[in-house]
Amino acid sequence: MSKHIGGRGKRGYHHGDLKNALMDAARRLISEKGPMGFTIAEAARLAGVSPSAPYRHFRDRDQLLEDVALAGFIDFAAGLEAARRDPALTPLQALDAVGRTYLSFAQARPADFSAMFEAGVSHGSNPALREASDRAFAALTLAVEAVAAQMPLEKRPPTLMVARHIWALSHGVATLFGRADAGRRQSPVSAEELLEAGVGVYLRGLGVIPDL
Amino acid sequence: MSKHIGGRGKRGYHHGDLKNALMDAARRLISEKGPMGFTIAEAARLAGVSPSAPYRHFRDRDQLLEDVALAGFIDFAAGLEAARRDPALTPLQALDAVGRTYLSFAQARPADFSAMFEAGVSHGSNPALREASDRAFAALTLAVEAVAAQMPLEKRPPTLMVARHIWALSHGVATLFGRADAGRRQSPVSAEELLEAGVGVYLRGLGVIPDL
DNA sequence: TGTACATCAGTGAACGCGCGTTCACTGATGTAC
DNA sequence: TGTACATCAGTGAACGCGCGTTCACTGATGTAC
Repeated sequence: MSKHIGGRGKRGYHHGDLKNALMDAARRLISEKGPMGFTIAEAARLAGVSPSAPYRHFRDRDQLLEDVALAGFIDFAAGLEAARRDPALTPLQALDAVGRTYLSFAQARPADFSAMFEAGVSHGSNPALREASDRAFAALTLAVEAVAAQMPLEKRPPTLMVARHIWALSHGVATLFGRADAGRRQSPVSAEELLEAGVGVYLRGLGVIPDL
Repeated sequence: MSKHIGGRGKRGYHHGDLKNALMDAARRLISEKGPMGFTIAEAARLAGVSPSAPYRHFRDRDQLLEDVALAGFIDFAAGLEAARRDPALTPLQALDAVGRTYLSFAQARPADFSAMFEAGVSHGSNPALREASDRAFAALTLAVEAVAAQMPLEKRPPTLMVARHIWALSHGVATLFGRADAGRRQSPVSAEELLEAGVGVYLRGLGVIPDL
């Protein structure tokens, strides 16, 4: 594990990409000590920079955290959207892919996930944050819509409700079973299998998948 | 809002119930500022006591947090268990009651919930914590088992998997839609209705509830 | 009922520490001519 | 290509602050006789 983050070997007076280096440092600290366990001073130290340098790029500590959450939501939304619109997949497969993307994001980027959902960042006051978060939910909703569109009109379930259910299930699986780092409750089946099975049962309940 | 917590008007040199007063103060601070946002010093101030007094009752700051999580899990488990075993309810109704208890706990005691699930308290290292958490999950599993027991043997689903699904769904609904305090995404239907509908669809998918 | 004493649960002063943030500064980089 | 200058992105010293924790202490309470 290298001491500094974002250093491309030598560097002079100017860092070159300090903003990203600080966000990476924050991610590292957050995933090690929790959302509230990072400090600007320590992030600066990790980036190999003086404690006042971060203030060129972030108003204050809270803004750094908010920016991590925002960057997280943007990538999250992009990932879900890409999974949803993959032309090689049937609507049902796409919905599963969206679920797997949800889980792999939580696993691969625990700090972002934590900043997004657990740090108490009020995404009400930050329009960019809300917009990115809305895009993520919209991707999931569209995936649900595509599945519902295959059903006869009179049997179609309310899309928004179904999207909320699948989102909640994905989120629950991700937070309870999907993160290796903490002393999480582990399960013999992987989070991915668990979620896929759950969504399968749920969709059968809607009549999307025929009964056995 | 009173300044002091746990004061029954006058008090002399001895507080009388400082341990609980400190835990209540911690709860208040946690629900206001997040799991990492409380300090022992401020909790002591809230309880109207000197900053060194807490050390008569807690080894350190982390132990106070852990004790809040533990007390939370104990009450949580007791609540779920009570809902499950209510003799007035059918197995299906009992399962719904368990879900509602899950949500109402998250809503009524956000600080405990946060300490239990979001504070990074490793319930692996604390046997009491793990045991209480296991009891909570066991209550949910038993509720599922009672429902499954009504089905013909060959159609019964794997209980543990079903319990995990319902737990994840409940947890997801609770964290995403169930807490009013933060700038949460709100929904036209209540969290309770959302969860009940979700569990209903899911159980129909299992064949527990007949199709429409 | 009274007295002596042990124990319990507080006090308050003190400490060292790391944090967030500010400020005047300076080295590096980019641009106009 | 060279020079002057503006701007950018760092430095480093300094500040005030509140925290966690310790320590010797003391007031209140409980118990034995």
